[in-house]
Amino acid sequence: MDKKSPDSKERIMASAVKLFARKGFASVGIRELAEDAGVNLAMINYFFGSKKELLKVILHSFYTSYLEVLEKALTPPGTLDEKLKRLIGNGTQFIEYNRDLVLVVLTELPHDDPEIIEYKARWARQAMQIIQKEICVPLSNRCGRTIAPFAIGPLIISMISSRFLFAPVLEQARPPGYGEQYFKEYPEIITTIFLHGINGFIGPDSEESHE
Amino acid sequence: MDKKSPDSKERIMASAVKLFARKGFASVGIRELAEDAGVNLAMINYFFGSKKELLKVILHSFYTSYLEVLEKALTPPGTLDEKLKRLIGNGTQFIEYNRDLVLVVLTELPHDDPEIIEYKARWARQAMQIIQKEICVPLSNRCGRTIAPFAIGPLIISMISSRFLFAPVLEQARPPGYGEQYFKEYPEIITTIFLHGINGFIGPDSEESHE
DNA sequence: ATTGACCTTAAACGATCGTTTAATATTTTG
DNA sequence: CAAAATATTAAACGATCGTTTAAGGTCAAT
Repeated sequence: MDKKSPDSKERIMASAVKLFARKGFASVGIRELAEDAGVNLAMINYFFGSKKELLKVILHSFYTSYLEVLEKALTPPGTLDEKLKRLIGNGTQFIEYNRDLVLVVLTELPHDDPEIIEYKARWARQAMQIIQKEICVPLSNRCGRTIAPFAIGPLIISMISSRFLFAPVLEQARPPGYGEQYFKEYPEIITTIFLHGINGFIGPDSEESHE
Repeated sequence: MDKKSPDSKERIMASAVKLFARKGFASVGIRELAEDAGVNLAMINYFFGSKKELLKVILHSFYTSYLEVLEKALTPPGTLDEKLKRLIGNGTQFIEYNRDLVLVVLTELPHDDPEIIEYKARWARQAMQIIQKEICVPLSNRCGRTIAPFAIGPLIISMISSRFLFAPVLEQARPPGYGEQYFKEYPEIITTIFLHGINGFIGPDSEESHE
């Protein structure tokens, strides 16, 4: 109905994600951000209230999307292996598509703002809940060993996002063109490693699930 | 009062690592840093020239140490499994001991300063060289499949440092006391997963005997 | 044409940023 | 001891930071 803002708000979001990923939240000034988005610098506080609130909106858009990926990969029926395969596959795809967004969320993690930390902790609790139910419990039932979601969760997201975490340096480090093909098969590599690795706990092959 | 303090430089370093890890390089002002270290703010530029040079010194101390860990774990004789086990074990230990240092190096990665990027790329090339020779080549000889060091390298360091990357959030997210014991067995978990996972490429087993 | 609810702009605010300077204190050296 | 070298201090520099303000602009519905 109302057509309202001529996408200024979205351009600010897009520029913020791009610049925060490249330079870090604290290093990007509001003037640089406004210029990149092609808006007046006052528009940022007009739409988002403050620079910090803008970051929270960005975090929110990532967390809701990533929780969705988690649920869609893990809650449908299937064996544990199938679920994990879906998780790594969909997760890799999601992270590849939202590369800058992931960089912002990961690298801006340790900031000490209690508001931001609590915001992220709330998301982590939800994610851990799903992982606990869909991965840790089935794993425990089969190999008799309990592994906390606080171990599996960070491990998975670290594995599938590692190539982007180091991308700015690696692209500079490797000879031009070299390593491109390996980059493409990276999802398959970590899928193989993680599934075979998990089966190291399970022991023999996994059976069907009754979920 | 009249006590001289020749360790001012080291106190600045220690405070910088601590604060950069918690708040990020750009978020820590030199006044806050000087106060934490108990020195005059001019001392920072006096000893290090600039704030950026201070960061480079910190990066340097990490990189040289980490390269040492890589070499000591991979170059002594042994099977691939033994080398990988040493790498993950020693790497985890090193990262645990230099927790803040790791956080600075990892989270300050994507910054766009070409000087910093080139500095990190130079280190990455050395690390990739060792990994290529000691891991990728033996792996290729056995399973007939080539995996680039640019895939294995980031994967390993991501795995062993993942629990520290998310630590500030996870500690806030989980119930008090819960998950402590799992945190302790984390190195063993990722060792199991990675070794079994790698063997997924090798196939049935590794034919090379002990030593 | 006027209202009212959005959107946009230029200008300015005080605070903080990294850095430099000039003077003083302390230790080391000859 | 005097001189040279090194450490430390307080003060100020210009630049940039995030935010606010007040005025004007756009446009659909009255």
